[in-house]
Amino acid sequence: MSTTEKVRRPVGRPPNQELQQRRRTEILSAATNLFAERGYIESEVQDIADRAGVGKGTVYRYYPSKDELFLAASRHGMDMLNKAVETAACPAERPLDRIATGVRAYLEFFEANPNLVELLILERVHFRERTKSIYFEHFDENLIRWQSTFEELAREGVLRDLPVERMIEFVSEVVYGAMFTTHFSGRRGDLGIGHDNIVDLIFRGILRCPGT
Amino acid sequence: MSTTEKVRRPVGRPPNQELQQRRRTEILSAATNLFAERGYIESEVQDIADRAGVGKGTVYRYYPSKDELFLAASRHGMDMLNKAVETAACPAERPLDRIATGVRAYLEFFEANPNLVELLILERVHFRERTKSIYFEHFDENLIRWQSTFEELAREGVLRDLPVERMIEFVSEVVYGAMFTTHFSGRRGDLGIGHDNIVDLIFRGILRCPGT
Amino acid sequence: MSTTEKVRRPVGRPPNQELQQRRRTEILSAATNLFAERGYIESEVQDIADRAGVGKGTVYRYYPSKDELFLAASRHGMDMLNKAVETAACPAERPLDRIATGVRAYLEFFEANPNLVELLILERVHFRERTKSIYFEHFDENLIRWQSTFEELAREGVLRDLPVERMIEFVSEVVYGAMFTTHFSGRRGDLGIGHDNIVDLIFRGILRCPGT
Amino acid sequence: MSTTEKVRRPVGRPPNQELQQRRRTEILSAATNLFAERGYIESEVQDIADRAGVGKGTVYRYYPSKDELFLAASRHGMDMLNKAVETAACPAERPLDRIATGVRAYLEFFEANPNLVELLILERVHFRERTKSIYFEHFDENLIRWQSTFEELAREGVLRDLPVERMIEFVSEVVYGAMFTTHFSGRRGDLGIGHDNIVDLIFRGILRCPGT
DNA sequence: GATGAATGAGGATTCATTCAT
DNA sequence: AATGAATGAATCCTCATTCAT
Repeated sequence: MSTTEKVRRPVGRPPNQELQQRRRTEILSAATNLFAERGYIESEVQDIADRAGVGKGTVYRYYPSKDELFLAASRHGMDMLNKAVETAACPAERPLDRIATGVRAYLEFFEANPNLVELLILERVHFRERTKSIYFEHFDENLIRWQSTFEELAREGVLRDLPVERMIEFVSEVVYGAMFTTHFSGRRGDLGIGHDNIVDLIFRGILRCPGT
Repeated sequence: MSTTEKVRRPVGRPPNQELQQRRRTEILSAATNLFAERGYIESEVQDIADRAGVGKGTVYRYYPSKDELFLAASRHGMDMLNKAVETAACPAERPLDRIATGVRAYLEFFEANPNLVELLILERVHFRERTKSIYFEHFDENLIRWQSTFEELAREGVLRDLPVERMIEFVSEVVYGAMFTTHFSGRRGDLGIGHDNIVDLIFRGILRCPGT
Repeated sequence: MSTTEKVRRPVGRPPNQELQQRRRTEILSAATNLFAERGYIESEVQDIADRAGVGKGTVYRYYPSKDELFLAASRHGMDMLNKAVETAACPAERPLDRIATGVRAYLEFFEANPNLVELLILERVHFRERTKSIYFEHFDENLIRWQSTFEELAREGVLRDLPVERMIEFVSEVVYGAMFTTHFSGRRGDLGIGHDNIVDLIFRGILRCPGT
Repeated sequence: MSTTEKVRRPVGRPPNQELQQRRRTEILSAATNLFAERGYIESEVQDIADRAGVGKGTVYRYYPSKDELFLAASRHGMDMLNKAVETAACPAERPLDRIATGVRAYLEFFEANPNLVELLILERVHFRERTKSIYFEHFDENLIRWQSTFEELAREGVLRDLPVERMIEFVSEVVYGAMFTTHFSGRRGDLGIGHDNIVDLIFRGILRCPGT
């Protein structure tokens, strides 16, 4: 953050940045997998170290505690989710398509990364006291972007005449619920047909349109 | 050896049935609250006993282990949910109203019993190995009832021309998601206006009907 | 013990002496068997009560604690041992035969009552602090009787010219050791030939007599 | 994933072999003493750790459970017994002297290590289910050696004309019994005169030899 | 007298974390 | 920097004993 840090000439053996980064990644990945497989309590730091191929002390060198390690894994997962959704939905599409694409990307992401569903729920259980869950932290960050999309559609008259907040909330609830039920019930979702079904139901509901 | 052996000898202190039932309920209630407040790990059996106003040994007299106590609490909660939804939705209503009423009852139930949302999630985390979660056990039991309701509506042409299973699933996902997001975000849901909003969105989706 | 007790006229419902005695015996017997089968720690008072066909509280009415119950069982066993040995060895036999008969009776007794070997050892382990073990208590009581027998034989020149105490001790060691090794190794001893072998070895040792 | 995985990474604190062995010995010794003093149940692992001057966790690092710790102590004791007897009796002596020396060594060993008598009996009580007690395991291992000694003496006509098995058994019973009675009665045995008495009685019995 | 419901003290074991090497 | 040996806090459950009925 301070610019003076860049002034220091590199003296002595420079840390092997690349190795460090790789280690950090390996530990995080091992942690994610183990936490997802066994739960927080059943996952021992020793096992994570074993999986990452490092000593237990090294894990603590990179992450100060089991808690922090878990939260880092959780945060990393949510970053990946964000990227996946943004990458899919960001390109200049028509607003309505952006919503459809976003929903699909969200569901596909969790289907491809079921581990992260587990982290999500583990975080809620073991870190409830934290003011805000990492999931909802990320959610709120993205809210504004989606708000403008929804508002645009509202102005165009594409959306029904309801508060956009309520509609965004509804979409959130659907995808959140779909993610969990799909994961918990072991169903494989709509893999293949790509969740078009859910998008359709979000858009049009379950009732036949009177005019149809 | 003696012929008296076959004679049961129940001359001692007779069990007080009524007291026993009350105790059992008190322990279950104390457990539900403490588990919901603190989580499974942080809840000590001693604390549950204290809250129930009995000795620790008594808790174990009624429930053979902490695990069983938790699962009993969980089961009890789901029984209550079922009763609440059935009571609300069962009466001879028009099928469409039954769905609306059921959804509302479901959401209101969890709003009135936030503890049970916690038990739900705790069960998933700490008893994942159980073949089926208590929630989905109960869910599947009720599925048939709802299926006939949906099929009736499908025949009448009230529902869109989609597989009823998919529509039921969609409704499940919405209420499941709404229950969690409402609970986790600390929002008070639509209390007062009674979740009419969600029912409306389930029915009609977020898009303006083309013919309107 | 005091003669005044016999003066009291029996007033009110007299306790059912016979039943009481039977119960007491049944409890003691159940205790002996269970302690022998499972050891002291693993034997629960509840199980003893069950086996005796009475309530747990009744066991405590007859014996004030698990400890006392065990010691009573132990004492009872040693009484039986004494009786068995005395009955066999007491009759006016020739002194040397009395020793032989006594040794045989001792070993046969423990072969017929292996439970008591177990109690013996359990007592040592769980009641070590007691000044004297029940076994050695009984042993010392009988010592005098045997001493006179040995001394008589010593005077007659039948025994070797060694301190009689040492010889008595030797016999004790042999039978004590034989009892344990037989019991622990699961061998059935000399059943049938009646331990004549041991008596013979006690009498003559393992070496060929020089004069033979 | 990375090729470095196959490279063991033992760059950390190297284990101090010598210290480890010392600790292991210290824990075993502390355990032996405490078990002998207090019995198995009354001995708490914490106390053993305290006596050994290590943390409780360290005890568990070296021995996976209290049970295993006890059995290790027991086994160690029996190893010492074997060594003591073998060292004393092995040297090329005349066979009869070997027996005498062996008996004396056995009894002296337990007099010098009364703790091990206690372990012996504790093992029987608390680990009865084990197929074979550690004592009899060791005993059987040595049996063959003694058998040849006895058979040699039998051929030479030194022993009486009885089955050698029976005579070995008799000697075992005597020493086993002597060990226990000496220990339990608190007598100090024949310390000083070195158990010559017992050897003499084993050899010649208590009766005066007819030819003498 | 008999019973068994209620009680709570007591202990082995695990595992996150530290820090000497 | 990396390691893993050492540590001890923390917790569920059993079962002897009491005593209300």
